[in-house]
Amino acid sequence: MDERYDFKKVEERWQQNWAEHRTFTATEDPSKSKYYCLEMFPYPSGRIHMGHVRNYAIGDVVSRYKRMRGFNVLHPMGWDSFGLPAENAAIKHGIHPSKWTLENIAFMRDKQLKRLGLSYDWDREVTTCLPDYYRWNQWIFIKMYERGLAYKKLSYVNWCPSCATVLANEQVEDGLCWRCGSVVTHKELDQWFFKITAYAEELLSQCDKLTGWPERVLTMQRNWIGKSVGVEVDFVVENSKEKLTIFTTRPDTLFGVTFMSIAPEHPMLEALIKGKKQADEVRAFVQRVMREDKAARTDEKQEKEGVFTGAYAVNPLNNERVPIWVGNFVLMEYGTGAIMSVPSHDQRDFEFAKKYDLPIRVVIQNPEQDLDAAAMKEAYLAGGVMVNSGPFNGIPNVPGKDKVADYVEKQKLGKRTVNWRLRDWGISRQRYWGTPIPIIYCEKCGAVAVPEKDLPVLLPMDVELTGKGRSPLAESKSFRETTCPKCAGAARRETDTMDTFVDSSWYFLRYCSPKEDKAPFDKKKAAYWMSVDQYIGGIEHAVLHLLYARFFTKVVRDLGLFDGDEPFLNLLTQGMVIKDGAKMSKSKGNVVDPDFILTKYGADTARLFSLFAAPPERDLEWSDQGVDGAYRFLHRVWTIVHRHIAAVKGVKPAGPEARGDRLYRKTHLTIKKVTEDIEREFHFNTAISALMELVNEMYDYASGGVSDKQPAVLRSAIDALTLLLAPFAPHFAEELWESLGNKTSIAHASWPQHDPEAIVASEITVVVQVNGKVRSKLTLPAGTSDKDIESAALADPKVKEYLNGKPPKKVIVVQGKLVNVVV
RNA sequence: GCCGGCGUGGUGAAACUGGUAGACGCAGCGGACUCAAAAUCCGCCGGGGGCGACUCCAUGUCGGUUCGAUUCCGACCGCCGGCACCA
Repeated sequence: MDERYDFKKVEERWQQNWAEHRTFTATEDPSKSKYYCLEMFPYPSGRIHMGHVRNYAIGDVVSRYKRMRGFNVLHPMGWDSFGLPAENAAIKHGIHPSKWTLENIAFMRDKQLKRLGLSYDWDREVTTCLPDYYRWNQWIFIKMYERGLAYKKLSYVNWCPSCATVLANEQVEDGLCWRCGSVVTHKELDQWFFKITAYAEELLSQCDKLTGWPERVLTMQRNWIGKSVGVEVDFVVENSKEKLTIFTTRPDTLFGVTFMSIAPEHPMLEALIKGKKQADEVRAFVQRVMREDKAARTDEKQEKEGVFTGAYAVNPLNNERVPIWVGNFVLMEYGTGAIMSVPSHDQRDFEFAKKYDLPIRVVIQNPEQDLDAAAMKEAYLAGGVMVNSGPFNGIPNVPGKDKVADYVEKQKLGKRTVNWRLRDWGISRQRYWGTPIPIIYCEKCGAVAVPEKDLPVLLPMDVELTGKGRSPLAESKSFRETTCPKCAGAARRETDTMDTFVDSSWYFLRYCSPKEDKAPFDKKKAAYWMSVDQYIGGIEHAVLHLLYARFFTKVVRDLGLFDGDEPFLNLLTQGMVIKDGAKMSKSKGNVVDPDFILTKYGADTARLFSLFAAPPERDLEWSDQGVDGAYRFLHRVWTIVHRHIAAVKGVKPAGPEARGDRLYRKTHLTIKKVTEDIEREFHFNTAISALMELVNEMYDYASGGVSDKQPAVLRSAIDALTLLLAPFAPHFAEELWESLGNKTSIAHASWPQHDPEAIVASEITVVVQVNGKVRSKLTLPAGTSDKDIESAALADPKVKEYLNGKPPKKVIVVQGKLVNVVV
């Protein structure tokens, strides 16, 4: 009887076979088209979860499919292995972060990922916490430092008290730490930054070229970069030579300025209040505002508050004297930290003016109904004609913006400028488990980059991790104390480490030549493999990692190492794996452990289910019964193939002579459908359902007993089914492939092609509608002319009934498909 | 508030450029095999009405365009995500 499919034996056997034969080793070969398929590399937390399984299953189907299509496929895997959890484990369990991390990697690689049968070239494994990788972080840092793209500045930074480290703006979500959820405070620190703003314009404009990216990711990137075009205008402070510079996107409202507001941190504040009777009140206000944490400070619901400084400035357009206030809503980081306030045409200024009884003057007149400043309930934000604006009166405000800007520039009162929401990327972290920043501070020479020959600056292994006090590196005397590379005098090392997002900003380049020891990567090899043709990962990196990686790609391009602008041509953001309507998490207790599924059902079933249950970009609802269904399907395939294997072995697959056979036709329809579903949008769920239909057809076909021509048709169906299944259930397909008498791996077999003539049906079913509703169906020979279809439809008894002897009003014929009779 | 996405059976989902709504699977129901169960195989499976051939209603809601709308347009409702005191 039917032999049962023993997944455990089969999967182990093929995993071993692939390793022995180095089936997935990738080598540069200019004679072949390359395909670089990449999944976002994991943090070695200790165990993989279902999200990983899904991510890698998707990437593996793409890789295996492209390989069978004859592409030279690069499909690597590695470890984003610096980061805080390793340090926390060290504090909690007394195990060194290095040991903890490397043990996790070994376990996840050998006991988990390898069991999934993923077609990785493991020779290219990249581990970011090892010196042969992170030395190149340091090397790139130095190149950036030399070019002014890495710099140090004293600034207010986001501080997570729980992680005891600085966070980049991208790592603060709703005022909370992205990792631990603590309320982020701000702190003034001397920190290293990467000048990502130097690439703001390019990062924004090239979003348009990323046609292979989901629209929502591009929108998020555009929002994050946040370009705004406007004018800087200098207001001279009364009784002073100082100028207060403001930024505005509404130069058309310059004549409506009735006061100014500056940020509590503004550097001119002290000078403004000096000797004024308001000084103490202002200082108290500033102190109170600055004590508030980031979340409270930037909450829009926070009431707008302010205090008059006692100082005045002069509006250079109309020479009017306007009071200068300090406002809690004015941000020092954006623009110039000072704004002109036009309550008539800005809602915030309007509320502020109402609260403190400051004057309101209309300068843009509503064409619908004249505005009365005293009666206004809210600011007027729409367009209109400029009024109360001296020489600009009567000009529509939109062209007025340019006219005022021209005037400002001509009179040298200010200049056009662009402001970005994007800030430079703060990369200093006061933590141990990261790349040491390769800088030495010397009393005489200042900050000196570590010379290239001295790289890597090794992370010392003998530090104590307590989780308290200063950064562990700052406590390590042997690390801290060194000599100046310039003057050989006593010096100290920078003890901050780099944000771990630096590591993941260029790892895709490292995969091209992972053992290169003269440069971060081999230029020629990168030129062959890059860009990544398909990148796959979670949406949570839409801004963070993807923006940083784009930035780094442009930096290494400008360093002359790489000839491309963008790292990832196509991006697939897969949905989350959820269960009972919620993301799997320990706290919710709805986690399904991949190990359990692998043991109970095997890798092919786990892969098949996660690919079948939903298209990749959508969330996937985990269902235990659904997994059973995938398992059953594989057994069904096993059974039908083995029922006929004796009869078809050695039989030549059917060719064109079998056209017209119903299984032969279904086979070729399936080849077409599966191929198109993979090519178009990676809709693996419908590809798998097409395979299920083919199998159902095979059961039906074979149930009547095997006739003369059937073995060849069955053979071609079985061959196609096995090949089409190979990317989804690779171990299973290899085993069948071998049983069918093949001697080489199915991984490099050719993807089947459909015979267009085989899918042409001899008969067509034409739907007959009356007034758009289906009333009948006609079976007609293929190739029946529209005219004949029409007369057949009109002769249909159902149609006659509706026509009731009268001629039809109109008849629409859709070729070979449908007739609609309008009565 | 601005931007993006999504609303389809009991359920996960299909339906490619407007042309048979619900493919395929899960759950459920019925049958075959079995002493019995499991496994497997076969069949049914949106809702209402009718013995029946049939018929009416159904893709968040209300309109529009069209011979024909899940698909296009407009308004609204709901959910998810991003940005948000950015001057």
